[in-house]
Amino acid sequence: MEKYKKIGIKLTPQRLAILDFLDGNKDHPSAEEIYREVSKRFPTMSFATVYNTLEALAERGNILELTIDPHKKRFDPNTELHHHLICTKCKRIEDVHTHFELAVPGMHRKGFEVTGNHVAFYGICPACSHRT
Amino acid sequence: MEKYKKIGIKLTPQRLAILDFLDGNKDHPSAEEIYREVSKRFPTMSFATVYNTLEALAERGNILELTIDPHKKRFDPNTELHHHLICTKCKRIEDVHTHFELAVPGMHRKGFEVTGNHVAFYGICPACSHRT
DNA sequence: TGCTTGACAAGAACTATTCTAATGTGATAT
DNA sequence: ATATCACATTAGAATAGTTCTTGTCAAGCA
Ligand SMILES: [Mn+2]
Ligand SMILES: [Mn+2]
Ligand SMILES: [Zn+2]
Ligand SMILES: [Zn+2]
Repeated sequence: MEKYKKIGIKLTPQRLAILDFLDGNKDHPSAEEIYREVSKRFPTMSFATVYNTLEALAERGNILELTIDPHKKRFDPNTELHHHLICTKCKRIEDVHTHFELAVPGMHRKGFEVTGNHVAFYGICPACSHRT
Repeated sequence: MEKYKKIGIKLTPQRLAILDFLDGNKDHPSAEEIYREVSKRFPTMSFATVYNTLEALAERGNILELTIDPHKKRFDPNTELHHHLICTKCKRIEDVHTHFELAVPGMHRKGFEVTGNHVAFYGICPACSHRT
């Protein structure tokens, strides 16, 4: 696809498949989920390729690495500033596209140069609250 | 110490050492840091004991497990509602004791029952910004 | 054509964490 | 005091997620 050109990495079939899987994906998939899906089309796909590609994309700001699921990294192709709501049972992650006015008061800033913030909301999703 | 009685777990020398190390600790230590420090006094200390104790404490709400450092869990003996500022270079974590009024707008709530939230501020600490 | 660069696959290595099995210990019951 | 029981502790194995290493290959270029 032409729309991936500007990323600045060499586009290979494997990478296009990864990019297509990520494009518009709102599930915040893990490396394993990406691997599972993409290796359907490319059965020789290696895990290393998934990680290498994700790292290259993250470095260039095309995806975000989320540190919100305690068991693994999850990746977000939506790099707009937004926040997340995570189900503490099944780890499903939903977007929260709301802007909050957040600033660290000087007394707590400890001389840090603050570059960003992220709000993690925790809760129980409907599916998890139904099955007791 | 008597002040640990109400936690409701059997107090052993190893556990007391862990509790003493955590008590008032503002460094958000990892399991490894706790192990390193406590095993100075108890050289036969096992990693399993550290994890078992941390799990027991977390279950009872006496410490928090922080999912904010991408490489490992960090533990916080301060269970008051507060937020954190993390240096993206050295992973130093500082407390931000400020109350923010945060709510997930209904349109993004997706039927979740929201139980809590946590703000992660990212930045560069003075030490890291000095050494280029 | 031969060189250079980067991507790929496979698997080893590594790190953090959890699990297992054997042993120890302290409290309680006899 | 002794037996019993419920947990704690230990060492190490096992697991999961991620990163590293090595050999191979293909595309772009001199
Ligand atoms: Mn998102
Ligand atoms: Mn804290
Ligand atoms: Zn759920
Ligand atoms: Zn720092």
